[in-house]
Amino acid sequence: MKTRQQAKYEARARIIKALAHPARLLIVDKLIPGPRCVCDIRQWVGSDMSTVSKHLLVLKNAGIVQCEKRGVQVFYSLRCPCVVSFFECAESVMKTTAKDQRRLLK
Amino acid sequence: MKTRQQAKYEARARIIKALAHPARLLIVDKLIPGPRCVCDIRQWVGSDMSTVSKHLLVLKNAGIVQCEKRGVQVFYSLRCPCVVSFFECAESVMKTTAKDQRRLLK
DNA sequence: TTAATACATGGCAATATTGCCAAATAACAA
DNA sequence: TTGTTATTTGGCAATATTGCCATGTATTAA
Repeated sequence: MKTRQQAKYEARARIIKALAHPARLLIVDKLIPGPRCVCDIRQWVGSDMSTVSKHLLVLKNAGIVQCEKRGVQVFYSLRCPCVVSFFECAESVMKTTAKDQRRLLK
Repeated sequence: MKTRQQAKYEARARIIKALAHPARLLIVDKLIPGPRCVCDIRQWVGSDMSTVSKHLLVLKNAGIVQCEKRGVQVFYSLRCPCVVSFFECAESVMKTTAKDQRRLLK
């Protein structure tokens, strides 16, 4: 049996795990200005179409992006603008690490 | 050869990946009020001591926590308070998903 | 209808993560 | 010294993730 607490952290982890890949971070970052078709996204990532498609599925299953079919194309867009905060925090962690390393060298 | 862009997203992904586990999210969340020893953290997580220790190493390598030895014990603490924003965004994504699902039922 | 384009999916091998046990280490007490 | 407690590390099997190839599907054009 699972506690309420465990379920809470597992739900959060599912979402964060969906973001825990360089290609998916790139996709999310570049989707901030607005919706884009898979063919554009494929160019950004530079991998096989099937690989990109699976990354997009991971993001969609986590609720981070949504998609809409327009003719032959499928357009993906962000569902929560707050993902930007992930980037900001990651940068903050990296800066702190860099600062501490400089201090160690002195 | 790796582009600047790729390196940027890989660095971010390393940090986010370190958070992408329910046990590590629990640890981070509970460390917000202040430093705690590994024996306390072990109680929270409820796993084997060695498992907890490895989770802490993952967080430390990512620069998310730091540790300090006090006698026999080791105290871990958060290095960047901004990790709270991860939780807030994850909640936001979950709320949006729940809202959309309710709309689909109508 | 056939062909072409844009995506998605199934399968699979390579790789990474996870969590336990057992053993090692460090600090302090007796 | 020996013992005890707190934590880390090595090893390893189970599991999950990743990315390519081949194939399937949907839409539109000819």
